[in-house]
Amino acid sequence: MLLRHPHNTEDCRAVSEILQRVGDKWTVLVVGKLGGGAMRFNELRAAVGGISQKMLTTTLRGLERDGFVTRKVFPTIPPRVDYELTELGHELLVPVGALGEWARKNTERVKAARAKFDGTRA
Amino acid sequence: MLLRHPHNTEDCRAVSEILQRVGDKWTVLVVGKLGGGAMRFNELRAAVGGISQKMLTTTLRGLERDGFVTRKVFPTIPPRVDYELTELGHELLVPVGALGEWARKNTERVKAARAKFDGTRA
DNA sequence: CGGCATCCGCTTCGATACTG
DNA sequence: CAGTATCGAAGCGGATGCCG
Repeated sequence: MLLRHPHNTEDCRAVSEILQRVGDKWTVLVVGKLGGGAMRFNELRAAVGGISQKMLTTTLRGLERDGFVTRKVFPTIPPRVDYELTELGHELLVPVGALGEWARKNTERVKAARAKFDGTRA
Repeated sequence: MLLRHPHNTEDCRAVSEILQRVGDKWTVLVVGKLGGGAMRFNELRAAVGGISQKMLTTTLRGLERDGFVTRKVFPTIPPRVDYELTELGHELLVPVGALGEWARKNTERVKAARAKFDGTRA
């Protein structure tokens, strides 16, 4: 074998689970935006763009549960809630960022492959 | 800013798309198994374990379309079909493997965070 | 052996309306 | 401002049966 990839069952299952966790429609967008520092709910909503309140709430609750973000409530009127990446959240951003860079570099190759595939069976 | 993460909108969208593509239930498992070399349909099915015919077909078609795997048909009786990772597929395995290693190392931290979160609001 | 067609339940996501 | 509650559409994924 020329390239050694960790493709044993155990590892693959771990990847699969984390990818499904992080592979929903909004999670990485939210985590990505929070990478720049703490943000308020609607601030985050505007930054991400196109996300409904429901989905932002759901996404943030999930991230909070898994220990990727912290939620700080200021009991003021009007209320203010700050979300911030935890240490774990920042660490997650490293491999996710690497995957993101790969994605950015190779979107054209994927698009080309798609065009070819769709074309040959048109 | 202490840590420089690429969290601009463009990059995040790219990550999001590729993660949704690869973040379905079976894709990484299949790609992972194919990392060891070409495999036949039912061989792959057995190796992955728990996947239905339909989902394996769907997953493989998607991977083929995006240029991650090749499909080679031997017109014999009974038919034989080999699937193999392309160069692009092997390259994808690198950042995905990194994320996988991260996942393997940090599952305990996530589980602990979950237990704590679920416990405090029981 | 390696599919495709069909049905069907579950989850995901969005839109809308209401609350503290 | 930052949610919660409810509804409905769409898509994913499993089970089954048929085919070349």
